[in-house]
This record gives sequence, C-alpha cells and structure tokens, in this order.
Amino acid sequence: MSTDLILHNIAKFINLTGEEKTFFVSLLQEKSLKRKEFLLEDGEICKYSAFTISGVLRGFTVDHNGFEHVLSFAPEGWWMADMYSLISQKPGTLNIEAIEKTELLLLSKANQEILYQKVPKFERFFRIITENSLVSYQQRLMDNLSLTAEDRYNNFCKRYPTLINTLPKKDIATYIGVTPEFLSRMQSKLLKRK
Amino acid sequence: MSTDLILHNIAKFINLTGEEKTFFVSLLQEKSLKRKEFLLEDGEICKYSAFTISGVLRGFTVDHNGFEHVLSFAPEGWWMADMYSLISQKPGTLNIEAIEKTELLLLSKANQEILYQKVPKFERFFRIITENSLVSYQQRLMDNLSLTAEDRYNNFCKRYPTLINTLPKKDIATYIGVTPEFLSRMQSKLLKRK
DNA sequence: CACCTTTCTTGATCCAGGTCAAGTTCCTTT
DNA sequence: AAAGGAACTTGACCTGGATCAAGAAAGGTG
Repeated sequence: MSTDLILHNIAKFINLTGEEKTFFVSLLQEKSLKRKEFLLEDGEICKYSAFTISGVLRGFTVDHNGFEHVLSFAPEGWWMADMYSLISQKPGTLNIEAIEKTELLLLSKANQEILYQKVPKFERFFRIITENSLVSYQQRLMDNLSLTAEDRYNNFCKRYPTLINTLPKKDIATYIGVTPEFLSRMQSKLLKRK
Repeated sequence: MSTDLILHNIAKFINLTGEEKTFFVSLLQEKSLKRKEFLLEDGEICKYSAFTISGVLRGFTVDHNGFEHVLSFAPEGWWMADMYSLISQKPGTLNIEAIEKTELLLLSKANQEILYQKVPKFERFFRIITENSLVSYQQRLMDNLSLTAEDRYNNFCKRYPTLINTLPKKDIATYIGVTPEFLSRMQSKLLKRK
C-alpha cells in the first residue's frame, strides 16, 4: 500500500512513532475508481473519509432543476467526504465521483473512532485540518457574496494553477458559482483583453 | 464569573472532572461590550475566541466598495473568532461588533494552546465544534449557489426563528446574500401573498 | 480511425436582483 | 420630549449573469 503521501501529510501536523504509523496504516483500505465511477451517491450514508493518492475526485450536489454544483475537488493529497453525512450518519446530499482514474485510501468512520481512542493525537490532526478547511469555506463564501464572477475565476486560477488544465471547465464553472456558458464567455473576453 | 452556560455547552461533547473545569475556567476572561462596540477590527490580529453569554455579535467584512457582508452571528451560547487570523496569527479581514450590549468569555490563543497541552480532551471538543461549523458553512455555500434569495430567506427564518426579531434586517440581508433593499421587497411580497 | 457522447462555444434574449434616489419610520441619546 | 441619525421602504431604472438553442470541438471507446 502506498502510504508515503498520507503519512507525510500527517507529519506536517503531528509526530507519530513507528508503532503508531503502523497502527494507523492498518486501519486504512485501498480503493481505486475508474473515470466517472462514484464513491458515494446522493441519499447514501457516508461511511468513509477518502484520501486521494492519485487522480481527482469531485464532490457535487444536484439541485431540484437537475443542475450540478461542485462543492469541492480532491486532487492528490486531499481528503474528501460528505461531512454532514459522515458526522450524523444520516443520508447526505453529496455525490462523490472520480473525474479521472483515481487511487484512494479509505478510513472508515468506525476505524476513525478507534483511532481517536487508541491514538488521541489524531484528534489534534483532524482538528487542525478541519480548521483549515473551515477557513477556506468561509473565504469562499465571502468571495461569493462580495466579488464578481470574473474576480472569483481569477482567484481560482491563482490558487489552483495546476488544476486549471486538469479539471473540466463545466466543473470549475459551478465551483465558482457560474454556468458553464458564462465561464466560457469570461475566458474568451480575458483572452481578447491581451 | 457566569460560566454555567459554557460548561454546559462543553459537557455536550466531552466529560470534564471538577478539577479540569476549574482549570479551564481559570483560563477565561470576562469582557463586556456596549452596543456597536468592536471586539476586533479589520487588519488586526485575532488573539481570542469569544463565547457569548448574553447579547449578540456580528462578524462581517467590508468589500472594496464599502459594502458590509455578514459572515456570522454569535448569539448566546455561540463562539466567534476570525478563524483565519486566529490560526495564522496574521492580520485578518473580519470585524466583530456587538449588535446590542453583550457579555463574553474570552479564551486567548495562548491559553487555548495551554489548554490543549494540559487537557487534551479539548482537542476533541474543538474538533467536534469545528466540524459542525464546517458542515453549516458548506450547506450555506451550496444554498447560495443553488437557491433563490427567497428560498434562502425562508430557510433562515426556519433555522433561526428567534433571531429574526432581534437582528437588524440589513444584517440578515447581507448574511443571506442580498441587499437590504431587496430583502425589504421580498418581505412585503411575502406578506401580500397571505 | 471512425463513431458517439460529452464538453465547449457563441448568439439572442431574458430576468433576478442590484443601484440610485427620495422619503418615512424607528430608536438612541440628550 | 425633541432632535438627529440610523434603519427601513418604495419607486424607477439598470445590468451581470442565466437561459435556451444550435453548432463545433474534443476525447473516450469499440
């Protein structure tokens, strides 16, 4: 199992002994998804946190007009889950799908609880990454309330320069809160401006 | 110091011994704000998490056109901070102001770190409340991307029925992502519809 | 490599919600 | 209780971004 990336990721925030690392890794399971395969569907109960080793996930909801809205992407080194459903263990509204062939490590809700019992340091780890995630959702919300679509697009390009060429434009569009048509128009306008 | 409310709040998630409670309380300081007084201003470094005992706080940013956007309210029993600034200890963009006369308990960043050292259970407490907060910001973001202003207003009324009559309408407006003028129009339309 | 589906683009038109301006009502402060 | 300033309302007009439609490009699959 290729656990270097996830252990490296954790080591940024907490120090683990060799034994603790081994124990943590023993709680993980590998999963691979083909392009367009789903990890979780709308209405299901989310049982896993997923960590992306390679590939990209997209988490999105479908509104009552059938339009998709991307909540988040999880490229290499990022976590993904339907947090609402994972915490409450009630059916959620998120769909999680692989944009391309994707390799994951899964930590089940049950194993996560065991981990907290056995290695309480992980409370700290997940507290810190949840705090960071919270900050970025707050920022994104404020951006949606106060910036124009063009500014939000420019911010996205600056923040995730590598993703721009990987992700389908339609997904970038709904992530920043516009229709695919409007994103297309913005891009051609930005090109002409040169 | 009136610490019943905060201890009761904590007891929902973790169990503390009498000693731990006493220690925790010793790390808090009281603060009271008059109506329209600020706890934190745009550009400052956030040094405290604030817990509201009575009254209400509003956290808002000011955009480059001078318009305010409410990120969150903290009525009785809620926490408030500029999480970005608190975590990074860099200057933030949030303003925190008392809407009415407000009594707070403050936990300084420094004391919070001490608390984590001495009573690691608090890692768990703050992990859990941060997770809950994350879920509600994710939901609010998706609501902003997929619902009409009218639906968002109705949701707000359902979710916070007690706050509707306490909070200035202009603040509810920017919280749900519309101008005060437009909220006013929506309300008169909803009344007529009866 | 050709087919087929999905994604992307572009044009024409539309509308939810914003902007600006001018009252009016409410509330704080004295 | 009077004054003054916020907060709220309402009207007229405007616009960023959505919608609908139809074709063009791209890219995965047999």
